[in-house]
Parts: sequence; structure tokens; C-alpha cells
Amino acid sequence: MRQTAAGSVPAPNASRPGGIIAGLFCAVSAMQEKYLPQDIERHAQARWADTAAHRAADVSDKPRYYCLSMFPYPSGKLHMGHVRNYTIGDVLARYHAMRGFNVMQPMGWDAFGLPAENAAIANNVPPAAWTYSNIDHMRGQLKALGLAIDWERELATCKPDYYRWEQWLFTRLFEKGVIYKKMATVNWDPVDQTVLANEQVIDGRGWRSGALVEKREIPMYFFRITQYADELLTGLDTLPGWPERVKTMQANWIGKSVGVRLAFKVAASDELLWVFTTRADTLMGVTFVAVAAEHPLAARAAESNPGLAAFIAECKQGSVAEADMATMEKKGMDTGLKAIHPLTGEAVPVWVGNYVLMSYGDGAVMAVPAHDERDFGFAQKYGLPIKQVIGVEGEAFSADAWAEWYGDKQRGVCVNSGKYDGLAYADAVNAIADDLVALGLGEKKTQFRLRDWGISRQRYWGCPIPIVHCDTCGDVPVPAEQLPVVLPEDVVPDGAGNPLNRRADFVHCACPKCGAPARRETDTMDTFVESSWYYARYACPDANQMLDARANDWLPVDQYIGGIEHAILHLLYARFFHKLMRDEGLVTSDEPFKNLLTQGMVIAETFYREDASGKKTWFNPADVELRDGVHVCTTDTQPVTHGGTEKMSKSKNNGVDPQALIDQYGADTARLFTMFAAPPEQSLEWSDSGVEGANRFLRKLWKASFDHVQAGVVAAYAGGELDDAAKSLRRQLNHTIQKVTDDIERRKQFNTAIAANMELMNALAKFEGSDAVSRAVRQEVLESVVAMLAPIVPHICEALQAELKPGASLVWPTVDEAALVQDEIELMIQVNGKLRGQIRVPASADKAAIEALTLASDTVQKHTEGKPPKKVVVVPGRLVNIVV
RNA sequence: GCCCAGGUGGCGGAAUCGGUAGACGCAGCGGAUUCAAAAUCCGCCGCCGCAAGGUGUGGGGGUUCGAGUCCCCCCCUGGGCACCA
Repeated sequence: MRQTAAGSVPAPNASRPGGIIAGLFCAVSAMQEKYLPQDIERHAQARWADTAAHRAADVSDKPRYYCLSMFPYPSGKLHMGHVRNYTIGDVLARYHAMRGFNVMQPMGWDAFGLPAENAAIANNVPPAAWTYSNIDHMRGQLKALGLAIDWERELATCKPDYYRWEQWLFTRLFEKGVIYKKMATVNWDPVDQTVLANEQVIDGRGWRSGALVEKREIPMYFFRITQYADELLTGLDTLPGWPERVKTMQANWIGKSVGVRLAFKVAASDELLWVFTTRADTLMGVTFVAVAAEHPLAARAAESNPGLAAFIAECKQGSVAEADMATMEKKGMDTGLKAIHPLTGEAVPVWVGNYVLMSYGDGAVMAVPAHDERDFGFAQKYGLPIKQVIGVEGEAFSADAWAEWYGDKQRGVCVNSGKYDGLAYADAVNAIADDLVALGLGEKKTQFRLRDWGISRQRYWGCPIPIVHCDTCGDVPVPAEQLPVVLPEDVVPDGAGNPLNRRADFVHCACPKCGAPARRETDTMDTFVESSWYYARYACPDANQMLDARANDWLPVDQYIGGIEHAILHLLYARFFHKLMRDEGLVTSDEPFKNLLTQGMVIAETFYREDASGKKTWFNPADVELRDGVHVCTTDTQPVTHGGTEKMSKSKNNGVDPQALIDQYGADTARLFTMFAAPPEQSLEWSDSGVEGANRFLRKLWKASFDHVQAGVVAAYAGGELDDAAKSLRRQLNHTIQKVTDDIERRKQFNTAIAANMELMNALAKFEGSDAVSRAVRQEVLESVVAMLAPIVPHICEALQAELKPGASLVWPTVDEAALVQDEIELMIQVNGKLRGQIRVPASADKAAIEALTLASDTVQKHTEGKPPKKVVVVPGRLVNIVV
């Protein structure tokens, strides 16, 4: 099969200690004519392993570059999203290594989480065993991709030597009051008797039992992230290296709003009903007050009102997900209670509304139907009064239909508002707030949408919360010397509650304070906690403390790369955790990630068949082909329906297995295709024929180098007379170096960097000279292309470098400014903005000269029909526009 | 529902600061090579039109000498919405 001469020489055995010699061996053997990715990649990867080529030095003279890709959840095998994410990171890591940086690119495993429990239920395997075997498999796959990872820093969050430090920090924060306990609402499956994650609630029912889900209040531990809300918001301004859209999303999520907190007296009682509003200027238009179903006032009113009690019970059905809350039909019911308007003394009804969130503000809102769209709809539905208190010049108000200007605080002034009439938004808010303060019924207040972070999970496969419950001492944090609280790994969950509750050896313990028999907390932590600090632990994975000085040497991360789906939660929690660690003296920086690249999803076509009951069966695109314009399944040749292009997923069975791709074409082809098909931030559509194209280019690159090497390698061009063809090729080479450097370094857009190298290779293929100077130019082009592509397709480039320049390491090429100079340039000619022709002018020509040359040209004469120009626009280096 | 993106040939995409729309690749078509095929190489390739030319970046309007790019409105697709990670 491998018919070339090299087949007869002993294969380099790179796994023996003489790996470096084996690497050099390649350079002195005859070059293979055929591109054999499997051999090349095996050889290169063995050499990297033997020479510890990607080890990051904790101490070095070079500048540091910490390149981090979001670590994977060990789901079983690598998917294309991983390949994309890690190749992007690898390109940046290898590029910086070539530019002389001391690069750290670590890898680890976000190993706790729900899928392991689901797998356990399905296959009767302990989550721990399942997870560890997945990790072993996926580590092998990552190595086969040829990533420049320092594997000595590998960590897995499910290992006690990792999570013990998380538990340690938890106890510190608990004692400091940064972590506290309160009641919170969860999805409760009354049949399985278990708490459900939002994704386990489908159309209001439990995914396994099918039972109607209920909301239930349980005690939970919370991180006081709201205490850091302002810093998390202003900190965004210190992150110029983050995408604007991510910062906008985070800012909106934190949701700082300045407004007024004010109180209505509850009629016939001393009680005050507090509400928060950003529209105090509309206070005179309040026609009712709405409270959340969980509000104490609602509960009290329901005691003597069975109808209301039934309504509140109805509100407690369904999931707690905010998307569900916001899309459901707005419903409400009068409590019969009245609230006294703080300024007018008027009595307005108090309603319960299913759209009022208990978790925001005080769980109650003042309703101004005339100037809030949601209140407007609600008032119309229930026949509540609508009172206009804001007017805009020239606009007529109608209570029958909502108009955009009703809610616009920029345009209107107060009307029907007594002494506040004529005041614009800011003045009205101030005047009304002052009056409320004077009455003791209000205050100016800054409110955040952000809520405290509840981290208790009623699940087994997570980091145990290090708390012991003692009848006399209460909630006692586990002392440092008793950590870690180790999670038993031989447990198989069955889907009905947390199995830790049934593990007597885990639950029963002595109170750390008084020694009396006590119960260990069985809730585990949200897995977002582990992923909030792993980036710091990579710097010192062996430290016998949470972090040591090396963390500060490496942090902040220079480049973080991960999916856009993490724009808010993970990235906000990690930023918050970094500040917690800073305040504990563990790190000195304020932000964990200096530059952020959010990569798009990998998507593919979907195909399905629907049976009589409407159940869909999904077919993998690999098993579908187009025959006579109809998509058919290759195994039974029956037609399937095209279901659109969607994110690769198990449920739609449209995943492409990267392993098959690597086995067939090699890692370099997989890497090249994923980098070429789309820029990193966009979604990437999978295409089998695109993969063929990527492989074809690598074969061409190999062939061009082979042909050149066969005729004998020479020194790259360093000077000497060039003919026009050679000059033009060198100009293109240097333009390419300039562009590719900018594409990788600043734009982080690799598809255009690859395209530029393809163009250069196309130009090289047309370049014919075989004299000494031409051969030197060809050598220069090939060496440069190999260097520029090395971060993207490292295996083939290392092999080609060994042939083109034996013994020399890959160095990023620099631009020869002199090669860029041109004598003549081509300008486009437009007449009245329409393209009419081109003109060649000396590169040195000034605007006046260009204008004169253009006006004299046949093109202009023809299209202006001799009319004198009204205006001439000259854009240097681009075009001339004649306006007549 | 709310927040954030995106929409360009048959397809993936390019056009970086308002200045040649469609680079590069895929698919397709024509040719060379081959007993034949694969592979490879050369050429063509937005749409309408014989051509001159016209037209064209989701739809509608606007700013400008000039708009894929800026502004306003609308439509569609995707991401996130706090227990998927």
C-alpha cells in the first residue's frame, strides 16, 4: 500500500527515548511523494510528547501567554463543537509560541453534572465510573487532534483534590456571610418525589413521570452575588478585549435600574405594601396594585377566600423557568384588599398577578395601565380603569389601543397629575420622590435585576456542600482539617431523589463543634461553581492549598475561548468568583479573562420520518443521500424529510463524529476544514464535500513542496534581480504575510488567513521560472506558507519544514516592505456612482493629476457625453467618481 | 414575553475605516489526460439579455457623489432567560 521508497527504511520509532533523533531522521530520509497524514501525525504527536514540546514553564524569560478553551463536559466522545473550540485555541496558542511567547494551554474536565446521573439511570453504572471512562476516551481523542496542550496540568472537577478547595472556600465564605441560607422555589415532580432541572420539565410535566410539575419552596444556600452587582457591571468597562454583545448581555442581565421604592398603606391595617418603580412620574396614574402569588398579603387574603386560594394554587403549577413565566397567559384575581395611594389617599384594589415575580424587588408592582404595556393588557382584560397621566404634544390618547409613545419617558410631560403637571420625566420623578420621602412612604433606590446565586442541588453527582446540621449548633461548616467531604463513588442513582440521603455512612457524623451526633448536608453544589475557578487552578494544579503564587503569575487568562451560549451565566459566575478569591487574598487581579472569543455553534442538516402517531425518528446525515432530488436513507432507500439545519445534537441525530473524520483524512484536514468553513464567531455548517476540499488543498501543498524538494532545496530568496513575474509573486507573498498576521493576531479570523494562503499557492502554481533566483523565490514562498499554516495544520507543516529547511524550527515570517512597492496602480472609474471602467496611473500621482488623467480618458468621455463635471471625488488608491 | 446576534450566488463564505459585491472553497458545466474510471490539470460559472446594457446583499423607506456597510420601520432564523453545560 505504501509504495514509496521510504517504505523500505525502518519506521521512526518516536516512542523510545531517542525521540528527538527520530524527528531529525525524517529530514534526512527521502520525502514521500504521497501525503500520508496518519504517518505524519503519529510521528509528530509522538515527538511532541517525547520532547514535552507543549509544557508551559512556570519560570521563563519569555512573555507569558495563557490561552484557555472552556473545558469540556465528559459526555462520552468529542463532538464537532469541541473540535472547533479547541482548534481555535490551538491556533492562537501555536501562533504565540512561534512569536516567542511562553504559552500555557491546559485542559481538564468539567466532570460533575446531570448527564452522568441520567447515564447511570439508563445503564445502571455509577456516574463516577462512567465519567472516568469517558475522560480516558476523550483525552485520547484530544491528543489525536494534535493540540498543543500541557497535559501535566490536567484536572477533573470530580476529584477530591480539586473540589476540596472549593469546599474550603465555601466554609470561609459561609463564615463571612457571603454565603447564606434562605428558601427558594424549585420544580417538584410529585410522582418521582424529586426536584427537576428546568430542562427536565417539558410542557409543564416531569420528563420521566409525565406528572404535572409543581413549584415547591425548599431551603438553599446562596452566594451573595448581588453584593458585587455594581462591581460586576462597572468591571465590564475594563474589558476592551470582550465582544461588545457579551458585555451588553451581561449588563442587561445585571439590570441596574434607578427608581423609587414606595409604600401603599393596606386599608384597615397598619401594614405597608412596598413596590419598586422606575416610573414614579406615573404614580398619579396608578389604578391598582398587583402582587405575586407567593406574596404574604396574597396568602393572607386567601385564608378567607377559597376562590383566591384556588387561583394561587393554580399559579403554583408549572415550571419555575422565567421563559415559561413570561410567555404564559397573564392572569389575575382581585384579593378584595385595598391599598391607599400614598399621595392621593385614594383606595385602589390589590390584585394577585401570575406575571409578578416574587424574586424581583418586593414581589409587588404598582400598575399604571396607561403607561405600561403589560399593565395595559391586564387592565383591558379585567376591565380595570386606565388613567392617562403622561401627554405628548400632538398625540391623542385612547384607552382602546396601546401606542408606543404611552411608555416613552423621553417625550412626555405629566398631565392629570395636579401639582406635577407639565414636569418632564426626571423632574417629575424627583418631585414625587421628595414628597414621598417627606411622608416617610418612599425613598430613591437602585434596584438590580440580578438575583443571588442559589447553589444547592438536590443531586448526588456534585461537590458535597461542607455543612453539618447539628440540633444544638445549627448549620456548622466543616473545619478545614476535616476536608474534603468526599463523595462516595460507588453510588448508582435511580431517579427518585438524592441517593446520598440513603447513605447512612455519608449522612451520619459528629458535630464539629459539640461532637454530638449530627447529619451531613446531602445537597451538592451547582456545577457552575467548579467551572468558576478551574482557570486559576491550572496555574498550580499540584498546590497543597487552593491557589499559590503561580496563579498570580499566569492570571488573568490572555485569551479565553468558548461557546456564545456561556455569554451570561458561566462568564458572570466566573467573574464573580474571581472577585471572591481576590477578596480572600488568593489572587490580585480584578477580572479573570482579558480577551474573550465566543465561538459559534456547529450545525448540520436534519432528516426525519414521522409515524402515524406523529412520533419523529431522526436519521443521521451520514446515512442520507440525495437520489433524483429526493433525500433517502441509504440503508432502506426510503425517503426521509428534510428538517432544516440545526445545532448538532443527540436528539436530532445530526452529529458528525470527528473520530471518523480523523481516521479517514487525518487531524490536519479536520482542523483545516473547521477553521476554513466559517469565521470563529459565526455558526459553522457541516459539509462533507468541504472536507474533501480541505484535504485536496493539503495534498496540493504537499505535492508542490515535493516537486520543489525533488529538484533540490535552496536558500530562500535574499536578494538579486527579479523579473516581473517573480516581483509580482514576492509582492503577493508579502501582502499575504501582512494579511495573515493581522487576521490571526488582531481579527482572529482564520478562514480568510487560509484563503490568502490558498491564493498564494494558486499564484505559485502558475509561476514557471526554474532559474536559480526563481527557485529561491519559490523556496521563500513555500517556507512562508508552511510557517503561516503551521498553527492551523501543525503536523503537515512540521513534516514539510523538515524537508524544506532541515533542522530549522518554524519561525513566523516577517514582511519585506520593499517588496510591496508598486510603480503603477489601477483605479476604478465611476460616473454618477456607477462603475464604468478602470485607469492605470503612476503610484506617485496626486489628486489633481489623477483627476486630469481620468477626465481625459475615453471611458469618461463616452459616459459623460461631453457634459462638464459638477464634482469629482478622488479616493486615493481606490477610485475616481465623476458627477455630471 | 424579555435581552443579544445574524440574514450576501445552487451551497459555505469574502468585502477589515462608507469606495471594484461575490475573494477562497464546494457543487455544477466544458476540455485535457485515461482502454475506462478515480485522481490530477486547464477553462467557465449571481440573475435577465444575442449584445449593448440592465439588475442584484431578507422587505420597505432615508442619509450620501457613492450603502452589504450608517439611520428608521418590518419580516425571518439562531443564542440566552438563573437547576443542561
